[in-house]
Amino acid sequence: MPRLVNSLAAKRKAPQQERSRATVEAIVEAAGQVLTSTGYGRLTTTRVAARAGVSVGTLYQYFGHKDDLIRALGRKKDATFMQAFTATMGQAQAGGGSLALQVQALMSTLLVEKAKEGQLGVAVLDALLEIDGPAAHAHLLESSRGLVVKLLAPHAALLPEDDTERVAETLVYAIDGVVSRWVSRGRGAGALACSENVATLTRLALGCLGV
Amino acid sequence: MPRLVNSLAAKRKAPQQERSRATVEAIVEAAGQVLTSTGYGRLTTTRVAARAGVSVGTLYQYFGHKDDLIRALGRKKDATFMQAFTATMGQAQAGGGSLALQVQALMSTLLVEKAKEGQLGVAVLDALLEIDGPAAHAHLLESSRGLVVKLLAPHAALLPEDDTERVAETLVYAIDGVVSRWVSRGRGAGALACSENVATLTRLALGCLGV
Amino acid sequence: MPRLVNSLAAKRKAPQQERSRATVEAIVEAAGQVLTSTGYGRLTTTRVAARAGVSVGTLYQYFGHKDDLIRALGRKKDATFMQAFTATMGQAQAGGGSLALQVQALMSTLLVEKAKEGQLGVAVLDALLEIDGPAAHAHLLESSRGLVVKLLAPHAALLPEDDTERVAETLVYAIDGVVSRWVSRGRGAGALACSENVATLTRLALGCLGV
Amino acid sequence: MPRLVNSLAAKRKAPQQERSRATVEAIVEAAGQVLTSTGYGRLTTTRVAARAGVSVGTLYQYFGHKDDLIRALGRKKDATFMQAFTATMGQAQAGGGSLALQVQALMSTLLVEKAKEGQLGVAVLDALLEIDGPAAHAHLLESSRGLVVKLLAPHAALLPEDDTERVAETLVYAIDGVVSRWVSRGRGAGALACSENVATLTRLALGCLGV
DNA sequence: TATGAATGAGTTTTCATTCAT
DNA sequence: GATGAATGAAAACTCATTCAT
Repeated sequence: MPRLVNSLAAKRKAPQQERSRATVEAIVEAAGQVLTSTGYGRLTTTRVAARAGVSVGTLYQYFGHKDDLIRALGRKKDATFMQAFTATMGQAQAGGGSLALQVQALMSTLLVEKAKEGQLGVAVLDALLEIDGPAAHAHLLESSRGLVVKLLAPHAALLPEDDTERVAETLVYAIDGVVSRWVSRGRGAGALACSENVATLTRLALGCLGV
Repeated sequence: MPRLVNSLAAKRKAPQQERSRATVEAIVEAAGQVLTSTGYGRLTTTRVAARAGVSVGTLYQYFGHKDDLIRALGRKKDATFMQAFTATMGQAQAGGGSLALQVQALMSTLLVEKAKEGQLGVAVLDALLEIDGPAAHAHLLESSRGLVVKLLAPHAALLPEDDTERVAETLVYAIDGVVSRWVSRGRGAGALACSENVATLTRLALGCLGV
Repeated sequence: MPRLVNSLAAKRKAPQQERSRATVEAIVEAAGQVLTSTGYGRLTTTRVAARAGVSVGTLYQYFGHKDDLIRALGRKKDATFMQAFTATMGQAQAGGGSLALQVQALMSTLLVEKAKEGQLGVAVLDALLEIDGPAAHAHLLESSRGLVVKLLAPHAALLPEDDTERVAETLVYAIDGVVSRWVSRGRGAGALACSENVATLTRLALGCLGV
Repeated sequence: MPRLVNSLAAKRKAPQQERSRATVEAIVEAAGQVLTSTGYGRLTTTRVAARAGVSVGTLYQYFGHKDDLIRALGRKKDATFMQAFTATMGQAQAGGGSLALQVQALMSTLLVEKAKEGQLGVAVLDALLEIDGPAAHAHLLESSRGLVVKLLAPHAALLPEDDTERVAETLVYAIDGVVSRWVSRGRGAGALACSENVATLTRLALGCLGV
């Protein structure tokens, strides 16, 4: 019999009972812990299963490939982050303050969220980078850039007549570069969102925008 | 900042004859090629040896561990980069132009060098990140921050009375974040050091400095 | 980094030293033993390696896939068989006896060779069937059919005006069906090539040819 | 010939209600489909259950082991086949035609039935071979040989004074060898029972009988 | 009876590293 | 110094089978 193509997509089974939903949750949680403490290179499915208190078989019932663990982690993280970020932006725009104030609010939220993510955030991103290559950033970047553009729109008059898209991209990359290193270095979680860091980031952003 | 550079990882045996030096050179070169084309996860010592045209045994005569290959690559890259960068800085400071001009010259050199490194640059950094964790950045960062501080010293009057160290750090991280993504995305090598990018980076830097 | 396609073909390494040639030999031998005694379904690479007295790693240095073991076995068997069979046919045609005598000589050789192969012969064929599907038979069949056609050519006058190709095919299948069951049932090796069996097969063949 | 039929392998629990019977039927049917399309190596109990529209648990309620699925398939197939074959033989003997005509009728039925079985027939046999070893053939062979002996009895006068048992055996094996390869090769179902094939088989059989 | 979640031993395959020649 | 054969622990992934609900 010739080898059949292993249908990758259809592999993952969606949990149908309450019990299994908890299991899946535990696995993702465990994956996060293992990823943070040992890095993707040392993350093994066996280890994750053990930490989650289930057998490897169970893990593979829900995550057909090792990579899927990471992707799940990524999806979860992105969702949480974007939700918080979008909320803040809604408030900021509704409040109608100056661009500087809006940026400051956003940077604050950014740092608070990143602080919540902790090392896990960077770890997941690094892992995704290894799995999916540069494409891994694409998704997050798109969303972020969209937000930035939306943020700047009402303030177009104040800004230099630049290519907004390009500026947004640069901004996102720069901020991300700074924040991820800060997180990597990892002092206490509280320290990250301190007012000093918010100020630094705000100034960086405004400088980058040419304001 | 703790001293993180693992000095144990040095070459197992220093090449003493001309032929040996060529061999080592070939191995490092091969490691770079394999790393770039397949990523650290797929880099095997056997493959590197094969590409270098030697046997694994020979490879292990000079590099006691797989990681040493990457570290050698990192050292080589850093040396090249810092040399070019330092040179430019010397000229810029000797020339005595405005801060803006000096920064622009440096950004130009930065991009030119990164373009030369190409994908290899990012690949090496990613690999080091996986091997040594966040500490991998430390060394390069130290050097860079030193340079920035040195650059800013003569212009202290122009600058806001900030914590220069802190600003330097932010600057380095931000620039690095932007550039590494640009490189990752990888359009043609020539495109990277285009005047538009130099301008963007220069403005980012100056904005970050509060000028 | 995106997944690279695993180059299947380039996997197997040809043994270059004397030592390794013996190793390869031992592995193939062991594969044959394991296959015969446990069947393909129970044949594991670990078991083969153990029986061969080498480590799995060594096995995989020469046989990139489990299947390759079986294919090697098949090639070896086919070569041995075809050599003996062709030789007999050469002699038979040179000797110039009647078709009946020639067929008898060939059937005798066939049974002698199959007896030498023993259970291994059937086991290999079954395994190949599972690996490659019906295509597995194709190769052997082609060769055999060629021989039959060549055998019949000089005797065309005696034969009914049939589609020789078709008859040859039927003949090969029928003989193979009978012999493989005889072998499967496996009484002592000596019994297989007994004159009675030779007679039965000869009569079958001639009957099939319409003589 | 030793008694080989493993009677332990019977169903774990006999279906007692109508609904159960339908379930069992569906499972066996599904097993056949999976076996045909993926081969025994890729047949998993889960897949069979899914295809049958029941859960694995249910499957195991009726089939205590994976193998039992295959054995059930085998029993079903044999029953169908023997029924048709016996019927034809009854008619043939009642009709009282020549041996040649009787054989022809039987060969026709044989091909028609094998065509109905299609790939499933070979697949089941292969699977049984893997499960039970050569013994798998024994049962079918016994029945077939019995039929052949019964067929020949009235015509004993016409036949050479051979060991009828032995001839019957050879005949069955030879026919089976030819037909199974034809089926394996699998051209359209209609083609198998074409008159040309019937003729070939008939001649083979008669030749084998020495008529 | 039916369900499907959970299990874990077992399989294939890889690769850093050693060492006899 | 160089070679490449050999090693074997470790990792990803599968699947027959059980059992609580």
